[in-house]
Amino acid sequence: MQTSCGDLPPAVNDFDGKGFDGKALAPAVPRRYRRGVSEETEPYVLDDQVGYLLRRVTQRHLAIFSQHIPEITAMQFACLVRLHQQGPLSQNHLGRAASMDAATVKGVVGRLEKLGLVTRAADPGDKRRLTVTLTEAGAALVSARYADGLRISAATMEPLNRAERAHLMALLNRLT
Amino acid sequence: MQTSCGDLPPAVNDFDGKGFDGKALAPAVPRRYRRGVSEETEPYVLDDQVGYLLRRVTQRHLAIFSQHIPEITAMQFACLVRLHQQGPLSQNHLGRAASMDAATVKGVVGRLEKLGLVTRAADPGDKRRLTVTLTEAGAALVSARYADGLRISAATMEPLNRAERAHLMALLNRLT
DNA sequence: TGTAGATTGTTTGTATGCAAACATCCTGCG
DNA sequence: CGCAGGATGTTTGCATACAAACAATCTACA
Repeated sequence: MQTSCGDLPPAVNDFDGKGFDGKALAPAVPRRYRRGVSEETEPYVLDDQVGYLLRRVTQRHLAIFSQHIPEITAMQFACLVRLHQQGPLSQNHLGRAASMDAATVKGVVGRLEKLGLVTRAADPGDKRRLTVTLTEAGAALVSARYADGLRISAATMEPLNRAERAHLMALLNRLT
Repeated sequence: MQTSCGDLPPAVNDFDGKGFDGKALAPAVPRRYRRGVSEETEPYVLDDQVGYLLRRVTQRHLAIFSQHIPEITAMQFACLVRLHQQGPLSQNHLGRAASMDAATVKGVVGRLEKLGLVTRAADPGDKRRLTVTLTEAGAALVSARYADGLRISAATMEPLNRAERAHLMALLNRLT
């Protein structure tokens, strides 16, 4: 069996302050060893950047989601949940409630409609609006899947204990 | 000026255990008040689910990113960083190093090539491989933007103090 | 009453993301 | 040596995301 990195180019795990092209990078020497130096710069370690970590955790989460709820996506589930708990909403309001912009929500709602889980109807009072309503099938699906939704969150945070999960949620909340 | 929610449908912020369609939802009574009850179920509150929070924090992060580095995307920057620090990589290895699958990395590298930040060349030793190499422009761009990269991470976590940031990173790391 | 400015929804264009099916190539093992 | 199984890259199809530009509509205010 071929190892997954059989013959990678001369690996440069030794972060020595220079890129492969010889250009100087930020010094890898930790701050505590550089007291008194004026032009300190942290090294840029990709794996230590929030954005990169967020992406990776999200990837894992979405994989878990589709294992538990294969019929629809996480975005679609979020829309169904909002409609189930708040009642019919205009397309735009639904989008705001589920944190997606107008262009995105149009696509999501369109697919939900195609699946027979929601309907779109013109608002009689406001000709601009499209009211999105959950169908019986849609309501049944959300109701039946709430438990799975909770299991998905639990599975995503499985490596953490109860206190750590609460802590993580609190911290993420403040970054919203 | 019209308020943003001028005439929303009869808002249901009172989470009372029933959806708008009358179907029973999970009870909203906290666990601690239900000691001894066998069939306990937590309510499903979308805003309390990791996935939803991750998505929202990511949205905010990407907005911050494009404010600081408008020329390229976060994905593209991640690729440039890997190439700068690890040297030329095959397209697949680059993808793995930056956490994206083969189909995705093809598109990202293609766009980086179109921007003149990277080149793709056939590997002489292995006819399957395409070696991706940073151009001078690419190397110059990463070098010049490392500081912005750090600022982006700092800005994203701005609401947290030093200890909280470290804690968040540690927790996210364990969910990878 | 009228209209400037906001809101709603659509469309277009660009950029991820990932599954699945392929064609091609490489390597270890019998 | 030869081949099975793994690795590499491509393509297609579907589903987010979001900026920007529009057309239609609504509303507050002059």
